[in-house]
Amino acid sequence: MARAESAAPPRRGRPASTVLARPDDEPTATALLAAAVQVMGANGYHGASVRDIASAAGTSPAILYHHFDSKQGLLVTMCDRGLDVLVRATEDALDLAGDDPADRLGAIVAAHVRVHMESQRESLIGNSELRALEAPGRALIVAKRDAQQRLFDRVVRDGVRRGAFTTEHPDDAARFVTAACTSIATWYRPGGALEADEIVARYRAIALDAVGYRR
Amino acid sequence: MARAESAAPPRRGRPASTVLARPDDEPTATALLAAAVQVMGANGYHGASVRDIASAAGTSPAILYHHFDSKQGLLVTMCDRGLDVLVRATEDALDLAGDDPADRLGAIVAAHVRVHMESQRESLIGNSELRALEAPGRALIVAKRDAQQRLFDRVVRDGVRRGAFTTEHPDDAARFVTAACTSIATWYRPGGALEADEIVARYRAIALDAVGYRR
DNA sequence: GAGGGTCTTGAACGAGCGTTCGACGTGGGC
DNA sequence: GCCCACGTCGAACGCTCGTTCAAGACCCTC
Repeated sequence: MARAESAAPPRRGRPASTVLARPDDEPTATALLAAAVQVMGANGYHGASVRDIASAAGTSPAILYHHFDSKQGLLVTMCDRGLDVLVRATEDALDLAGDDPADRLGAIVAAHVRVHMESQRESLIGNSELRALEAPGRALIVAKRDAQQRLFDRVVRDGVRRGAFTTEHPDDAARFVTAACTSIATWYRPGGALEADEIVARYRAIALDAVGYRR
Repeated sequence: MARAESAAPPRRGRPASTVLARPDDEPTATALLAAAVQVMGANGYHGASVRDIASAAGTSPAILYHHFDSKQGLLVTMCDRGLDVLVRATEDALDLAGDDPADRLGAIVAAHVRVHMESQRESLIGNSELRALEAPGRALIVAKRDAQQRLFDRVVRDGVRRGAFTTEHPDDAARFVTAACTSIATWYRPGGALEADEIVARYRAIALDAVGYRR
């Protein structure tokens, strides 16, 4: 077998970046994760073949089974790590926010929106491929997603209790907001008409309106 | 081949209902559409095999190609008709609504929410299987979806222009609202804690808050 | 009763699927 | 210098995929 370049390993220099990678991952596992994000994000779990993913990672299909249990195991790893990133970002934003309810909601909305813009494909997979998850892994992922929703529920309820938000349905309003912010991943394109910061600012303002915050 | 019952044709009595069916469709085409809604709604386009769909419809796989061009053609038909139902319901609601901006937005939100609750699987497919659509049909579907979004844009802009809504970003708020209402299809279960009417009422109220309507 | 169009069928096609396996190259420990 | 463990590979496994096809069942028309 002859390749175009002689010395360099073929996978070097490939674009293999994803927020899902962790420092102690082996390079090939990282490349597979990044490739799976690309291919599954574009075609969905069932629409992405192991050969597609391996090819995008610059390796052979067989290597996937050295680093993961199966294609399903790869999906679970992706969803699990993706939700960790999201929950972590939201919790960090809440820790840094002050005591004002509007500031707190604004902070977690901004964090949620930013993750869904910056890790667009990872977010898409985490939201639309839940149905492709099989029994053991599924419960884990659903639990983490519920935890993220409960963060929002708590902040909105707290704001209502303290009189800052006037919505009559705190939990529904919280779900309303998270769903709207999550959907950004379906349409956002870097370099579009609006700067990312501007989108964050607008969604923060609309979210505050949605919970009945009076400016 | 022997079947359990002797006289009745096997497909009679099967649950084959979908809002996508039209009066002049042949019964088998209707059954295939209903089955495709069930199977694709549960597993996605790539996760639903032609054999699965045919089996759910009580027919053979080959029959699909007598009533549709291909599996892809079936998907296009489903998405096309599903969006027709949605746009039609929204336009009808607007026609029946009065002149008051809050009434108008409330009416289209209620219609949008109701369609996504009552035709849950059809809506899920229309929203999450856009990426499985291939070139010729895709543009048609995207155009219809954009038309639905523009209905909301217009109502919100109109309300802002007339001073009823105070949001500073009408188009973003409109997209915020449609995304939140669309997502109902992902979690709503008939017979859940909330009555459908109650969900509609709450989402209408939150949507009005989101565009800055002052009660 | 014969003829023809429509609807339906089981069987088969080649292609691609997820997964497994045995062999190969390589680099650090003895 | 030997060796083993590890990451990697091409090739192949059995299976399912979307699709086609020739033939049968049905029903309306003459």
